[in-house]
Amino acid sequence: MATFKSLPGFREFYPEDYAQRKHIFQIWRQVARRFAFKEFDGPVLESLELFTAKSGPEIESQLFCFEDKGGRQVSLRPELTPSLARMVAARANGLKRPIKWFSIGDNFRYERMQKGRLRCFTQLNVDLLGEPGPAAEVELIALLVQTLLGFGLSEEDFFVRLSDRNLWMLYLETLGYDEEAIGGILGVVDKWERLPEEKLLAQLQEVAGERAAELKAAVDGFLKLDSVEGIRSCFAELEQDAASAEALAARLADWQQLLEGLGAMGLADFIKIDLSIVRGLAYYTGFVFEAFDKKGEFRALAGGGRYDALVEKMGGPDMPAVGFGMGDVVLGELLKARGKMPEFVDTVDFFAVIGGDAEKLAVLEEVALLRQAGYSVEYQLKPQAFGKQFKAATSSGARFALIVGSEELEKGVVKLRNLADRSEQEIPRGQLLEAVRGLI
RNA sequence: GUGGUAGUAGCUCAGUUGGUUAGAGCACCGGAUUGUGAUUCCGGGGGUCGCCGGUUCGAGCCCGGUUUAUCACCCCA
Repeated sequence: MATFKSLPGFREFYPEDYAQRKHIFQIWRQVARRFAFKEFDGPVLESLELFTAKSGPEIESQLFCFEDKGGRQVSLRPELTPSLARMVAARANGLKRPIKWFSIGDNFRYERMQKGRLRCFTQLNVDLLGEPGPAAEVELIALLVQTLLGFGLSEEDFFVRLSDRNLWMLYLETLGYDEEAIGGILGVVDKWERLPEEKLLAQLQEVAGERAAELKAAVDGFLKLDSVEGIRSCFAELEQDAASAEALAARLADWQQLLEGLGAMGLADFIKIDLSIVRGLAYYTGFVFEAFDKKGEFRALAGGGRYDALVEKMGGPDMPAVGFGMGDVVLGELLKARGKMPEFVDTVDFFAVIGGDAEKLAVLEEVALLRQAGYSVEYQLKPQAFGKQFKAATSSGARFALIVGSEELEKGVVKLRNLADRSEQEIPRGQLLEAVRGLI
């Protein structure tokens, strides 16, 4: 039957689906604007190097990339951040700081589909650039939480896991690992709960050699920490030189400031310190965070963190930055599962009920006037019995029916019926617009 | 890229040990109905039973392959 199908992982939006899509976008925009972020967008198609430069050549297998007719290697964007970094870098000197931008756009990843993951999805991206301190994280995490609250979700439904790559660096440095080893260890930490113990040990052995077992115990202990005090006392048991003790004190002050800020906004209960979040291969440099549904049925709702080095890496000036992304797919699934996706009914203001061919022209005249004045008006395109037309009027959700049959035509009036309370009044033709103005 | 599960109408599904022309509900369209919305009644359109092959007198049903969807692994920016 259907010879042509949509491509795997690409959705079609029938009107009822599109209404839900619009709802999501609307809340996203609303909340972003409440936090005074400005909307922008980048190109959907970029040069392939933009993405391989940021994430390495391996990601090419996950990209929708091809050679264009001019022989350029190009790719549909898998994420917005590189474009953003370039745009900011290009005008860095002229932009007011902090730079607070958000974007809603389609992204493309050539991956095998599964629950919550498609090949084309829409993501809200929110980024705050130019602020090195945790005040930036406070704004972004607050915005993330308020967005989910804006959909009617509550503390029962979701929470935010908060972690810190800096803290990991400090910890592992104090244990005596160098930068390269730390990268490897964080890669393993990312899989900590998914891999069986033997495999964890085997992978740790690759970076830590014979210290693997000791390292594993240390990481296990570190992962259990869930308070600033706990972190402080964990470090207190280690031997630290003066420089790293100072760095730790500064970092704990950042934590304090971040948590106090969120607390002051009444959001403390949404935040859970969870150092298992390190966010894989990412370019993140400091605090990282992810939002999850509380029942653990879905993959992450949103994720983000600080990426202080990226803008410079993309050819810009030194530019601290924090950002997060929230996809429409998992969010939509969660909203439906929790009964927070409203049923949308497109309604019209008026439905014209037309007696016959003679009346039709008179009706079209009134319909045109109403539409020009901004009202939405529908009518049956083909002649039909009155009963049918009233049924159609009801199911259209119209508030009023405009009735013109032979009687009305003869008297030069339009009968206006309130479909809710079934009251009717006759309006002289030509006065309809004035009569209607007070009603809707 | 690897594996599990599934595929019958627009949707949800039934379909007996393999047996004549594949059904129901919902939805849609038309009529009863050119002067009033509910309910109802009557009728209609719709299907390559995912596709290809095999077994059989005979396949929606059994077997093989393939494809699509879905879930999980890998990955997750």
